[in-house]
Amino acid sequence: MPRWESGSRERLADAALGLFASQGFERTTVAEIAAAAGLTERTFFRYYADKREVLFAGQDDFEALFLTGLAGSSATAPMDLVAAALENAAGFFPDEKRAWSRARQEIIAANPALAEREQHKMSALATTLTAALVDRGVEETTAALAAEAGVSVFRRTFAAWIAPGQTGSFDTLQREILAQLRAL
Amino acid sequence: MPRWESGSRERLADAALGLFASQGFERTTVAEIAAAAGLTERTFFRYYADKREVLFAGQDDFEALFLTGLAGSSATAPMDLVAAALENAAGFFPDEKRAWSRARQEIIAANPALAEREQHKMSALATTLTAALVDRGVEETTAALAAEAGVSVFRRTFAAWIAPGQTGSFDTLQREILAQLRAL
DNA sequence: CTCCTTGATGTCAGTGTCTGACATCGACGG
DNA sequence: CCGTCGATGTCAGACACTGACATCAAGGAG
Repeated sequence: MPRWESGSRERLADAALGLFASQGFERTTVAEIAAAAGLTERTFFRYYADKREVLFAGQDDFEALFLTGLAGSSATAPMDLVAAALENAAGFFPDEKRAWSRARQEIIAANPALAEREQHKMSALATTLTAALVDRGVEETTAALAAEAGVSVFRRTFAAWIAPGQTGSFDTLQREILAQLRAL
Repeated sequence: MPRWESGSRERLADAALGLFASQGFERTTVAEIAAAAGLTERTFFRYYADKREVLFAGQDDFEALFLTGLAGSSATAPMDLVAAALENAAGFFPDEKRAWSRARQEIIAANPALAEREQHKMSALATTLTAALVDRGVEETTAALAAEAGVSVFRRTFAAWIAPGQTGSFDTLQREILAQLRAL
């Protein structure tokens, strides 16, 4: 038998989301999260660089989806490449994940420090996308604008997807919003 | 005679910039900054919400310039409105301020936490601009895209303006970069 | 089987950010 | 001359985060 239960990272993330949802981000201490996961505060910081980061695990997988989507496209027009990236990334948001995503987003929206971190992640995504586009031969300024437009579309789609009463699937919504952008 | 010297806020900001430049952001404590300004740590936090914020004072004035520029324009095309805002905001960066801006930007670039805060400010600016455009009758999605494009132009202009060896004035550079964008 | 190394965790002590509560004391109006 | 107001100080404390070192099961080398 192992000395400790496995899956510490996930237990920490689950405990954190639960506590943040029930009592708020600021009123939850890292020690509480760790205790709820059967660990100590010190161990929390071995898995997550800071208290906010626990809500953003999985972001790397998400970014990877954008990149593989882009890599798998044979298009040459910048916006077509971005569209392929978006389409692939939509797979990150199956319907079963909607409630969870909604809960998470509520927590983030309720706390400026978390909103700041989220914006930073989106900005990093745009930078990554820009680099990938440049790799595909897109001129730098064009690439930056296309990437940022793509991220805008993603953000709006996500907001629509978790809106109360919304039942449309992520990729359907995203196609609509992308079309709206392209109409400009 | 006043019980204390006036201009505490400015003294704190000056002391902070100096210390950050000489020994780095993280290795400077708030207590040091306060002491250098002849005040206590507690007073620092009465002027600035957190340690990072001391580098972003004046951001409000800057945002106000964008808004007055936009308000003073009689254009109706979204990008023309944004251009007017950009043009007015350029006044915030006279040549005398270039060295100071460069020093400040170096500090920010050297620290992830500061970069995160800066991105947040840019994002907030885009949101403000979007709202102003919507007020002027621009459709929401269009407004958001135009605002974000405007902020992109500003960012690139700023980067070019503080690049080593650069001597062009802010508004000249900005006109060039805006033209490049419009060519798309 | 025993020994040794390794990796995940715990323990502990400390630094630094940030906050609330309350004290101080010159300025300024009445 | 007095009262109150505003900027600052003092103090205690919560909490995030870090470095150094201890612990101990697992798993491999001999």
